[in-house]
Amino acid sequence: MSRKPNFNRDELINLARDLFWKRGWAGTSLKDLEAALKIKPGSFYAAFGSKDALFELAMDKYASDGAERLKELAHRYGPIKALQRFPEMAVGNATAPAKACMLSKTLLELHAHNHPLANKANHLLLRMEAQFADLFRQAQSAGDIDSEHVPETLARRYQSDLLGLRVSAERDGVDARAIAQEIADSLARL
Amino acid sequence: MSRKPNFNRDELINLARDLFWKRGWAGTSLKDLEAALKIKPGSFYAAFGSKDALFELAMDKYASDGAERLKELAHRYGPIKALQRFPEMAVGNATAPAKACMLSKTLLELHAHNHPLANKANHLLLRMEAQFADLFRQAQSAGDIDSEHVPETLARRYQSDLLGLRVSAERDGVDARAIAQEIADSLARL
DNA sequence: TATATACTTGAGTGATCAATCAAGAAAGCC
DNA sequence: GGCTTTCTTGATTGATCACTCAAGTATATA
Repeated sequence: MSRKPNFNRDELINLARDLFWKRGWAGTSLKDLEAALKIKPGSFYAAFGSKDALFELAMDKYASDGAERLKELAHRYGPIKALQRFPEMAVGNATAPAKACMLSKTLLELHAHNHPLANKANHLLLRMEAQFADLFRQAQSAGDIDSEHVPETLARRYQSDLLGLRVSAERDGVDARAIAQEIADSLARL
Repeated sequence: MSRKPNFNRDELINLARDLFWKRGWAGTSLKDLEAALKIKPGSFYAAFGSKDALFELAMDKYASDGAERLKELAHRYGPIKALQRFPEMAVGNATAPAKACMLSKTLLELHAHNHPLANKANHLLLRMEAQFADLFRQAQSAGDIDSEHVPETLARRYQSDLLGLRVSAERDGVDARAIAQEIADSLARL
């Protein structure tokens, strides 16, 4: 009995992530979503419950994709090289919906309203930072970074530089690749 | 003849800047503005024309205040020390409406919509960067920074680091002062 | 004091917001 | 084919959005 939905839920989440990432929370209306996902309001609410619920799914997808990319880099090139390549990768993808980090955009937009999605963004940024710290720790074990440095401190600074890079990449007339290169170079001097 | 308005225009612009800075463009409604500025819609539109026009005045005020603070620092401590103190100053003010930069918040929120205010933010960020470059140039003349560096390149990286710092400062559980200190320290090593 | 000239007020404009729901269509199982 | 169950549709909801405007009020000049 019953009937299958005629859409792929994961594909819709990806489409929503792209829209939310590019236009932000308030900047994306349900009309925009209906048009992009090719879905009517009734189906939308049956499938996702609310705009906020879909936004949360989209952020989760965004974060886990990023973590996966970094893990692949580390597996292929090792921890220090992964950390050096990651900034350029974040900024170099011309097909990405936006240059800036979706988590930071969400945080900046919704933090003042104490919106739950801002807390969520905060939490996901912390998880990213922990992943960076792990790689810095591994780089120390491998002898690529002086052992006197504190991995968590390096990760905090790296995260901050990365967020700045990605804001800069959103600007017109700024050579973000050059900044990414500088960040990579400074890691080599640790 | 006639009658004077019973409000101080500059004060209202400052109040609007605080609100817009904290809550962003879409996050600040006319009702919010009317409540904060204690002004009724009729007077509001007579005085400022539109929400966007007031936002532009608020951004101009934000940018010129920032430029003024940096100029004072440079006058008091000299160019290199000013650049070193500025990050801590940007992040240390506990009474500021927000930690993140209003220009970057505006850029991130409105860039995807090709909103004129995003271009304005972009333009003001460029002006800030030019001011940074001037100070780097002066620091070179004073012998505080190696002359082989290109001031515009230093300014670009400094701006990026500053933007990252101020996004980080908006996060919960991140010691932004420590990052600001690291940025200052790295300038001493140029 | 009279008049002209603003400024202030607040109800009201149409548009758009996120979200709802009743009715109709399609698919699986007997 | 008949029945049950779920999905799809789209008009509609009340709230809120930025903004307008006619009526009332205060002030400076004559």
